[in-house]
Parts: sequence; structure tokens; C-alpha cells
Amino acid sequence: MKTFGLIDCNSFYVSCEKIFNPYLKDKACVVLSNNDGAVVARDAGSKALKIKMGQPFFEIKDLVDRGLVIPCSSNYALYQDISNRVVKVIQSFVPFYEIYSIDECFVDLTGIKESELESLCKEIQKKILKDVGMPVGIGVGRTKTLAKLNNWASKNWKDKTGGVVVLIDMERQNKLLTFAEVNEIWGIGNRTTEKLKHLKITKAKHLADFDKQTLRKHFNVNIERTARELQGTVCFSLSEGPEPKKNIASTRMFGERIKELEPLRQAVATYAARAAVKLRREGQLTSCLQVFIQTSRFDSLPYSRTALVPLEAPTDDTRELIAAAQAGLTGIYRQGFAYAKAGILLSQFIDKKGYVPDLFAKPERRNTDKLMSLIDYVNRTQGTGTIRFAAEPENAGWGMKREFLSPAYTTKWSDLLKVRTT
DNA sequence: TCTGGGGTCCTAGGACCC
DNA sequence: TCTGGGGTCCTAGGACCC
Repeated sequence: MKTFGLIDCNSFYVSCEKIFNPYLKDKACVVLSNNDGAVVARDAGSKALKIKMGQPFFEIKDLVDRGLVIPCSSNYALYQDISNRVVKVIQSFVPFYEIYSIDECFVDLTGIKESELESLCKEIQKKILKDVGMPVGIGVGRTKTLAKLNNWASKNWKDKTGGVVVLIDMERQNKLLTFAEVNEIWGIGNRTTEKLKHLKITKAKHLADFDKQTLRKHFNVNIERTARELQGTVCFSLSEGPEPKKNIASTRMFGERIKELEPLRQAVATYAARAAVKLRREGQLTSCLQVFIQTSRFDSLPYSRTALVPLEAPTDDTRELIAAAQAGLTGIYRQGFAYAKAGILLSQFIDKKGYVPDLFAKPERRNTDKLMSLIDYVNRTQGTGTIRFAAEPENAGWGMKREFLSPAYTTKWSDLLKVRTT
């Protein structure tokens, strides 16, 4: 029998901001998306103010102006660093874990006595809070789906549970399943919840008990697996070590609308360069690049096109990707629209190790690796943007708006927190 | 005026093959 | 009037996740 745990940071982005800014501690606080467009993270205080996930900033601006809620622009460098620190603590307790997202981590607790699980979890929780300053909730169950649901319970009944819910005994687990709505289950979204209603499935327990054949026929194999997991049968196992990515995207809304081709060419080049860095970090070559541009989906006259640019040979060379992106853009750009967003998608990867170049490959490719790894090295150690391609502008008018940005407390010497002693 | 970004997996259907 | 069967591969679109 297996035992899984899920460790999940509470209001992760907001908690990161609060670690370094004690002023925020007792305030209601939200973190905004790129361009300060919408709310992407809320703490208990902002939830109490009925601020919703994804709510546009202008709708809560009034609350901000009245000082009832403090906004922060998103600061991903900070969040990633805090995330790494949390994982480090987890590592020191558990050898087998899966980093599921920036704020969640599955752990394999198989073999630990049922009577000891709760105290172990409390200890992990305490240590993460003490060493990193991050509050977490922990759910433990017989499958990943159950661990996730128990984690939800740990947050939903935080006061009663202290943020730790361990359910190994299936009778007790089933009690929770009769309480929990079906849309609280991992893998069951809005659409599926609506469809399940027609089958009179509204609680987690209904789904667990439902005929698996019928589920598979009406939905798909994953819904069937989810239902089995609710009964305690392991269908999803821990995947250790990150799988190689199958797609890489780099997309952004612009800080302001763009009408002309030239700034679009710059934007697309900038995103292509960013995607290329991710690609090289993965050790992959791409054979296909997609570039898209779109107006706002709220526009009365929307326009959205994607160009698919096959590459002559698999590559991770920024120069080739920029050229491909701009060539694709030329084909889809139409005058007369106010573009709000553009992006690059890379797909169809080949592992770089073991790739044998085509007999007819262009000879200049030979310089690629040295040049690219030098650029990556300089940018990694001296700061992003130290070396740019000419196609990428230094300061673009359409660049990101981040009005409420916190300092890079942990990743930039100049932003280090200062402590004054008097 | 102002509405996120980056992923994964599954399925249906078309193209193509023998 | 009649019009194979079975297989693979690829893509677009849908649904989900954080």
C-alpha cells in the first residue's frame, strides 16, 4: 500500500511578498498578473473582501485607493527562489518527491507508520515556516488524488486541522468524500462538473462509486482513473525528475496596444529570444515555430492569426528563431488593428545529445553552440539582457507595466534587504 | 481607458498506406 | 446500383492544471 502527501504553500505569491515586507503582514494583499492586468493571487484578507481570482485590476482599484488592499506586481524571480528554498527543506525530510508546480510538491510517504504521519507532517510544516517563512498545508492519503483532496480539506478547515489532514483509513476518508463537492477533485473542472450533474454525480463519493465503464464511455480514461484513485487505487504515480518539455511558449500582453509592423517585429523577436533560452536550458532542438498576434478578445473587431513556420533543420539558435518568427509575422500582419498580444510557441523537439546534423546543414551552424552558450552564460551571471540581439529593443514602449514591483530581495545584490540598527 | 502566462493530456477526424 | 478493412500518424480543439 502506498502513501502520498501533498505539500501546498498558502497563497504562495502573496506569502512570498509578505516574507520580506513586514508592512504587508496584517494587510489584505493581492499579486497582479503581467502588466498589472488582473489578480492572480489572494491572501485570506483579500478573499474576505470578495476579490476574485482573475478579477481585472480596475475593478478593485477603488479598494486599493481606499487602502483596504495592497497590490503587488508579480515578481517571478523572487517566487522561484522561495520555491527552491521550500523544496530544499522538503528534501531534508523525504527522499522521494515530485515538484508539481511552483507552490506544490508531492511526497512519497510509503512505509511510515500511520500513527507517525501526522507528527512528521507538522514537523515539516513548522520547519518550512521557520526556515523560509512560508506557511503550508499538507494532505496525506492513499493516492495522489486523495492527498490533494485532503490538502484541500486542510485549508478549508484550517483552524480545526492546523493545516494538516492525514486520512489513511478508508472509512474516515470516505466521510470526507461524502462532504466534498465533485469540483474540488483534482482533474474535475467546470465543464466536467456540469456534465457529471446529468449523471447525478455531485459529491466526490458519487464519483468514487460510479460505474467505471460508463465514466470511460461518457468522458475519458483520466476521469475513470480519477474515480479509481478516490477509491484508494493508485493510478497516478510520483514522477521524479522533470520530464523534458514538449512545448515552450513565450507570450505577453503589451503594456500598450501596437498598430505598426516594426514594434511587432521587435516584440516577436524578444519573445523568440526568450523561448530560445528556455529551449537551450532544456537541452532540446526545435523543428517547428509558431508565431501569433491578436487584438484583445474584448475588442469589437477581433483579429487573431497564427503562422506555422517549419524550420529547415532542428535548431536552438536564437538568430534562426528570430528570423523564423519575423518571417512568420510578415505573413499574418494586417494593418488597421490594435494588437494587444503576441507570442511564440516552439514544438516538435529533438534531444540535442544524439542529434546528427543533416549532411546539407549550413556550415555556420557549427558556431552556434559556442556563441549561444557564451551569451547564456553572460546573461545568467551578469543579469538578463546584458547581451541582446539587435532585433530586441532595450526599452520598448509596449513593455510590461509593473507599477507595484517588489525588489529582487534574494537574487540581486543591490536589492538585498537592509536592516538598520540604531 | 484597463481583463495573465505556461503547461499537459485526450479525442475525433483527416490523410495516407497496404 | 454498386463503393474493403485495418492500421498509423498528424493536427486542431477541448479540457484541465497552477
